[in-house]
Amino acid sequence: MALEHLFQGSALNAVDGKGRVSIPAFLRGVIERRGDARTIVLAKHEAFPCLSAYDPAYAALKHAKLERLLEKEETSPDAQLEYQQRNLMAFAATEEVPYDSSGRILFPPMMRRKGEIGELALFLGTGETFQIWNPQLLLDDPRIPEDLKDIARFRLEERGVS
Amino acid sequence: MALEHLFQGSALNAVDGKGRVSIPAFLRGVIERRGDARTIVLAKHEAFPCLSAYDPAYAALKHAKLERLLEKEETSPDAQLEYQQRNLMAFAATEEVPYDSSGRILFPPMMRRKGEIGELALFLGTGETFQIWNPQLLLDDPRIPEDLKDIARFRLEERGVS
DNA sequence: CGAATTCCCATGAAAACCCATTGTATCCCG
DNA sequence: CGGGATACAATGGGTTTTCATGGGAATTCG
Repeated sequence: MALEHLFQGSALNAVDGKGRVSIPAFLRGVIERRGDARTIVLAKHEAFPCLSAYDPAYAALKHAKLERLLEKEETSPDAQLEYQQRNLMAFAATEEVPYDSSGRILFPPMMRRKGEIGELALFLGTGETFQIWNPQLLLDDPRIPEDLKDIARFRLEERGVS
Repeated sequence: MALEHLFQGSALNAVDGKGRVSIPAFLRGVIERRGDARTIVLAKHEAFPCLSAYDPAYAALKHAKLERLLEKEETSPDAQLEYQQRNLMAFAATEEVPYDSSGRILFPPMMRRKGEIGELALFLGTGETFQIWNPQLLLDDPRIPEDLKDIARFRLEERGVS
């Protein structure tokens, strides 16, 4: 799993009244270099109160990895069950949304609720994937390093939000 | 992690009104020999009041190393969390900026603030990476060897700055 | 028909691009 | 060895393009 192009950087974008958000251009660049889709996949993050996002090419890679894992292990009932569970999470519990020519998606209501995203969406590159946060939830989470919170605060200031 | 080409040397360049700075040519040479990107990655230095900078190839290497570490360790909750935190710091808390045909970047405001860079940027090669300093902060730091400060003073004099 | 959704265009700010100038180090040829 | 010509680096300025975002028209669906 050595991906050539990695998601990096941060941005704070507005969610408008219609539920539209611009995917930052630097993230779109990575998506389009990894494959030719203009689409992102959204999922609830396993550990943090935010969303995890990636491109369809990465979803395929993840699936292949799961498959290999299953074939390698002897097919004990436990391994079978775990595979089924993870596969469900990886595919049923995600939503794929295309972005338009101006780089915006229409935020799916279910995901928006799961990520508790309000009028501001904080995008954070994390290498293979990226995350979408309600900035306030990030500031409130004790597990997030202070230096990263500084960045979130800076992005908020930039927009004139206290 | 034995990189063939290393960053070395020093230079003092101006940041203009638009926030542009020339990356010294001798550093660009190393970047382009390591990979074919014309891009640098900026991060806050962990210990000093300056910025740490490197090329995307080095960032990818660092990432691969993290990944391998995770797969080796048993996936205890603690290890998982630390992995998440380090990934966030390595990718969300950094910015990737391309330099143009004349070798200049547009200094991202957030990083400029984090590094407290004013109108002068002091570049210092440090092998695998290089650093960008506000020269005054380097002179004021008691942890910096006097010989290195002499170099900074020389670069300042060269420009006619007291 | 009404509500929501998709499409299309408008705009202001910021970023990328292009061209010009200057200084300095290098080279080459007399 | 000198001196002019050359190449490249750093920097300044103006112009074009892209980005994020808002609003409205057209279209679909119940």
